[in-house]
Amino acid sequence: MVVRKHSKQRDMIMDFLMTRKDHPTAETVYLNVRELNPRISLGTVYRNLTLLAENGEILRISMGENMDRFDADTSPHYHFICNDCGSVIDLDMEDIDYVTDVAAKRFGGKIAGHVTYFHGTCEKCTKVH
Amino acid sequence: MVVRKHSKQRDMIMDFLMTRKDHPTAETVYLNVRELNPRISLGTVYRNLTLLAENGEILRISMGENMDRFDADTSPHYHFICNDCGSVIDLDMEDIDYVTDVAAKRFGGKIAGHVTYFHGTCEKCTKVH
DNA sequence: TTCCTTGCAAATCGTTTGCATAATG
DNA sequence: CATTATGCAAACGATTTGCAAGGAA
Repeated sequence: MVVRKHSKQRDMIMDFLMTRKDHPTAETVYLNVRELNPRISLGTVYRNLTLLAENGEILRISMGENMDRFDADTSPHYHFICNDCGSVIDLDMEDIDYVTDVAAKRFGGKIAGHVTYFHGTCEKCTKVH
Repeated sequence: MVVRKHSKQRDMIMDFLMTRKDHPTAETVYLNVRELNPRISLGTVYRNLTLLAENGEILRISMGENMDRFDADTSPHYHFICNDCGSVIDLDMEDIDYVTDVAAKRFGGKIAGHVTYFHGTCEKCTKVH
């Protein structure tokens, strides 16, 4: 545990994240929390998101090119990112953690886990032509 | 195809990448190609790596925090990154492309593919105590 | 000659950090 | 009181880009 003292800012960030299922970016968090506390700084938002992620209270989602996103839902699940609109969506799918065993078969080291995300066109975007 | 004209710089970059199986970063490519052509610039290296990747001639590997790596081996395969030494290693493993179907089962949009990489401790690092 | 590519340096951009001050335990 | 957290602004680091000059078709 890295958090030592309480902070109103951190609480607001956590509270905001729990209301969202769309994996907002640090900037989105900043813009929204600023509505409640106009004095909060972007640096504080970044510091707290990093802290919360290190404590396992939230998830930091890094997908190549785009900026990082944050998720208050820390239960194991997979994400989908839409190539068209960029939205990140939770997938309701069976666990595929066994791919770690598949990978370990002919590997000398120790595999701790895997990072997987899916991409394509989301439902909304398939309906736009 | 985006490449229109030939360039010695691009050839050198491609040639260098083909000699390496360790997925070098743009900077590593730069440092090495500079031995042959001391006038080459980092910008040119980035421009050509991006171009080659867009043309599908090489692979750009993005793994969260670390900087991008490049791979001349474009055949489908999976990567492992060592948490300790940071090296990126090709995995000799069965195809797991069917995870895309697993993900698609209860999803409204269209899944085009997935990004997966594994992490843990490589063979070398497990032997260091 | 056309126009793509290069070298150079400056610009981007998401994210991190140093510092003096405020807030917490 | 001892320390952590904040706001602000400056710093970072990987990558991109504008521009004038060089090179390929």
